[in-house]
This record gives sequence, structure tokens and C-alpha cells, in this order.
Amino acid sequence: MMMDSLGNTFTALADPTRRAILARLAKGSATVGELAAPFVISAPAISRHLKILEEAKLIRREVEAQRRRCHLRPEALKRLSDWVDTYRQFWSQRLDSLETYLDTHAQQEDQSHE
Amino acid sequence: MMMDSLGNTFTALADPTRRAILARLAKGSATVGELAAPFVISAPAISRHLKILEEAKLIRREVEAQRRRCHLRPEALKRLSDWVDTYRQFWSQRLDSLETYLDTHAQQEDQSHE
DNA sequence: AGCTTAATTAACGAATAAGTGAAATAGATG
DNA sequence: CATCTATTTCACTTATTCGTTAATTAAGCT
Repeated sequence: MMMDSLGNTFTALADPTRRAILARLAKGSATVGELAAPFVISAPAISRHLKILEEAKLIRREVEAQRRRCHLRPEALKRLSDWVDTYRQFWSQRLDSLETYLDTHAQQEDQSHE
Repeated sequence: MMMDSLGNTFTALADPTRRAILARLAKGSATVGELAAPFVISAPAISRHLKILEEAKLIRREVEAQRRRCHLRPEALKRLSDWVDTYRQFWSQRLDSLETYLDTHAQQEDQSHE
């Protein structure tokens, strides 16, 4: 998938392990080992997840002796928020275009699971 | 990738073709043929993209004779917005935790391209 | 009925993603 | 210096994704 910046962000966030890592980092920085601990998967697997998050600029790594301390980077999330905001009108009630009206009504359709 | 609802949303949005389709639908509903027109890729390819968007509940399809009219569905985008908002503190200046302070400073690092 | 239009499904190939264990790298320590 | 610890890179496997063309389904039109 030849990807643009936003694409990289979405791809990075598509994986639940990576979102869990971000959620952990939201509580404060952590080393790779600390981040890996809660997961069953191998260290190399975590390392690749971190690389993907880093390439998406969602985290940064700081050298700390032989450890790598990871920090959440907010800019990419800000960009994501901005992108989503371009669609805000579609779920905020006060809009009254026909499209929005129809879409709102379609909510009855199938919101069974999740 | 065994996926949750949010994962499905992110996966759907990772593809630039699918984001372009959503952007088109933001301007109003369109049939599959109308959506396919601007793209070089084949009709089956578009059909699969639409299926993925539909499964992610980002669009819905309405039968209209032999056409299928597609509409943007805002709920999934709302959920996405809510998720991103849980990280809002990390880019909004008024927060003053050490983490946020450090992350903000890291912005000098590499914001060359994009 | 037979043809056209609209869209999907089927079958397949190439590229990518996510995992593994083994080896390599780099810094810390006895 | 030899070893331990932390993390990454390598080589490989398996599954998924995205595209293709050909065939199928379904509705409309003459």
C-alpha cells in the first residue's frame, strides 16, 4: 500500500496492539521492554510495531543507555483530529442538508453489535 | 489482522482511494458508477473498497433500480473523533505535564516533509 | 424474450503485514 | 575482557490486501 502521511497514521492505528501501546504511553513514557511486558508476542514483534508507530510519527524514541524510552507524539494525532473534523458536520445535529438528514435516519438500520 | 470496530474503521481509512470516496460522498450521495468514474482502477476494485467502507459502517448502500446509491454514515466517524479526543490533552497547549512538555519540544526534530 | 446497463462474485497473482526464532549490535557491569 | 541486558535486524512463514479479467446476477428497455 503506497501511502501518504495520513495513510501511515491510519495504518499504524489499525492494529489493536499499537493502539494499546499508545494508550500505555498516554499515561507516561516507557521503555521498549516496559511496553512489551503486557503482550504475549515476541520482542521483535513489538520492535516492529514501535517502528511503524515511529514512522507514523505517533511516537519518538529517546536513547537512554541501552534502553529506548518511548514518548507519545501529539502532532500526528492532531492532524488526524483535523482530518476527522472536516466531517464533523455529518454527525453534529445542527446541520440540516438532505444528506445529513438521510444519514442520521439510517442510524436505525443496524447498530446491534459492538 | 483480527479486528475490533475501531480497527475496522482505521483499516478502512488507511487507503487513499477509500478516503477519496468518502470525501466525494461528503459532497452528496453517489452511485457506485459515479464513485468509480474518477479512478483508474477497475469496477470490481471499487466494489471491494465500498464493501470495506460499508463493513466499517462508514457508508451505507441504498438500492435504486440496478444502481446502488452510497451515502456517508457519520456514526463511525463520530466514534473515531471520540477516540482521538481521548488524546486531545497531548496537543492542546494548556496541559503542563512533563510528558506533554517534552513531546511539544520534540516537534523540532523532523517536520521537514509532508 | 433478448439486449444493455450496473454492480457483484469468483479465481487468481503480486505485494505487504505480522508473527516466529536465531543472530547481531550496543551499552553496562563484575 | 567476558558477560549480561536491551533492543534490533535477519531470514523465513503464513495470512491478508489490492489489483486484475472473466463470469454472474439483477433490473430496465425495445
